[in-house]
Amino acid sequence: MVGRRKKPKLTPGEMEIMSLLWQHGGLTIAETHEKLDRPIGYTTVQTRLNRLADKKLVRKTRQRPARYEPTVTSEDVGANHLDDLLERVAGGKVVPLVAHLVNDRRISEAELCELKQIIDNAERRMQGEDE
Amino acid sequence: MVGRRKKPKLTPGEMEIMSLLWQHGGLTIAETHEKLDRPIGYTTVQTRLNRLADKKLVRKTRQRPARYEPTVTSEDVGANHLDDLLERVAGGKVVPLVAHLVNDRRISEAELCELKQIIDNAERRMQGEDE
DNA sequence: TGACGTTTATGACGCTTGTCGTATTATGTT
DNA sequence: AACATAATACGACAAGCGTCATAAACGTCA
Repeated sequence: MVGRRKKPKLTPGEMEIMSLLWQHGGLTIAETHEKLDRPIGYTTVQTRLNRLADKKLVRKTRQRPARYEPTVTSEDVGANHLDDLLERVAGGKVVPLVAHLVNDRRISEAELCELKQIIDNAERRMQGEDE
Repeated sequence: MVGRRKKPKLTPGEMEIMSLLWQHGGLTIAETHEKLDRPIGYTTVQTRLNRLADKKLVRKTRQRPARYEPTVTSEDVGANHLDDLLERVAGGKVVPLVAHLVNDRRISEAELCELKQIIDNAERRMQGEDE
């Protein structure tokens, strides 16, 4: 059974780092340290990146400033956390979750349009299955 | 500024307990222990509930089997986590998040309908602001 | 080659969390 | 009142995590 996917759940602290790595595709310690703009020691970042590597959540390249690259996608992690959130705090109800997502922030017309399509597609898919 | 809201972020472990408390509105240690159906000691549950109380995430009633009741709503906590997820792992993009939510599971027609309305409302709200 | 800046290795410390055992206190039944 | 059961208090311990200091290794260039 090769390629089996885990269900990584990241702690808030791990999230803070992984978020940067996802945004840039991979970073050195120094780069991570400067992107993280808040008072935090250089070696603290080093330690945290290495612990992420120990957990196989990132891969450390062999070059001499070593780069740390995510080995899990933000999509996978996001999906796991979202599913968890849905079950644990939203009681499995999708609607209120989406409501919060679209109501509590500015969304462009283009995006609203995309959302409509997603829903229309879901509806159509449903019809197909029902017959 | 009374009644200021915090931004509680719960750890996975806290989530496990709070989820049950939200579902039932409040539970005793014994009740929590049995709902949590997995091998875990009674006093472990006790400790964890009390620590939640120390953090003021739940209130412990004075009765003799004490009840532990959430002091934060699942909506608040859910919103915070969702916002965090949006920024950290979805790069602030709402659409893919919603896509995962509606595509990766069965949703009733009624729900799809509600979703449409939410979007229509958002659209209308937008028009109003633009003029 | 040697000095200096960069990168990495290593170890440490305190706090939190998950786990539980043991002891104490309250409650209810005879 | 005495005993059994239920509930609570308290303390302990290991692992994980955020924090960092110190020191060693490496690379560069005068």
